[in-house]
Amino acid sequence: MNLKHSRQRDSIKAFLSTRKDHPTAEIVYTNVRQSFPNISLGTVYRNLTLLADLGEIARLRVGDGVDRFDYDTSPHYHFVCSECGRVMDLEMPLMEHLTEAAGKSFEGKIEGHVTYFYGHCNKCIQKII
Amino acid sequence: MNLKHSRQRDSIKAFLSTRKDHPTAEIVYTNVRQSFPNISLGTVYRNLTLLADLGEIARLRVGDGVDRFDYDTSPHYHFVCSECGRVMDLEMPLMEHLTEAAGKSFEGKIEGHVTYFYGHCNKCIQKII
DNA sequence: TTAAAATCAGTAATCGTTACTGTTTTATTA
DNA sequence: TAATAAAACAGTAACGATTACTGATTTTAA
Repeated sequence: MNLKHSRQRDSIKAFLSTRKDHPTAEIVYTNVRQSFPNISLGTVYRNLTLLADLGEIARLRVGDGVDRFDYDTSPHYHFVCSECGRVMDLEMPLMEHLTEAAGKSFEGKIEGHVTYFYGHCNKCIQKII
Repeated sequence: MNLKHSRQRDSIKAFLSTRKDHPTAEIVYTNVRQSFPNISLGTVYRNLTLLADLGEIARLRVGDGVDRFDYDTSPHYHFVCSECGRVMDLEMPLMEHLTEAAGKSFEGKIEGHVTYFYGHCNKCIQKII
């Protein structure tokens, strides 16, 4: 299966590159439709999955039942607002030692960890006040 | 809305208390059916959600699209086998400092974190060899 | 024992995602 | 440039986990 070029895939990737808010497939879909009015949701899903498998984008799961996608594939942590569901990047160093620490007391091979933080984002705190 | 006693709910909780492997709703369903052959899957879901909301059990999400449930509500970490999907408890101390570290560089309030580890469990390693 | 409310079983609906199908694009080779 | 094979497409159907609905049954308290 050789990869062929596709304008739809380009457009999906181009859109993702403009966003830092980790959009869902649905959001990618509604936005890419501005350039490709006939694009199908299935095409969006297929290409997001393909790009993620190729390592060109990252797939994010933060427990709300919806997959999100990130143009920034460098390892970093995320924050999820419990109020509005927004997902934001965190500027903090990677905790590689976590994986080691977990391995100490475990029979089997630990290869990595998934972590996200939750709480209330700035905007939601101000709304409540 | 006052809570009323229900034998089905008792049975669900009793089953969960016997298991350390974080069963899914489907697994709870097939097992509780041995005592309640007519119990409905909806009843299982409703009661699992209710018990989780009451804090009597914990709901677990490890990114495989299926909710799991844990009778042990004390905070602890989990391991997920990438091969067979098994979810196991990890005997390691809580990393409370993670939440602090994340808060340092973030405008908003961080209240906690979700972490799980992945890799290959003992059984799957032995199968491969 | 009765009556109101919670819970139930059974089933339909929802939602995110994946799979299918016949058509269109892309890339290659002539 | 034209012909061809394979990849990708649009549109739609199917899927799996979960939730919502409905009329019947249990529970609890009076």
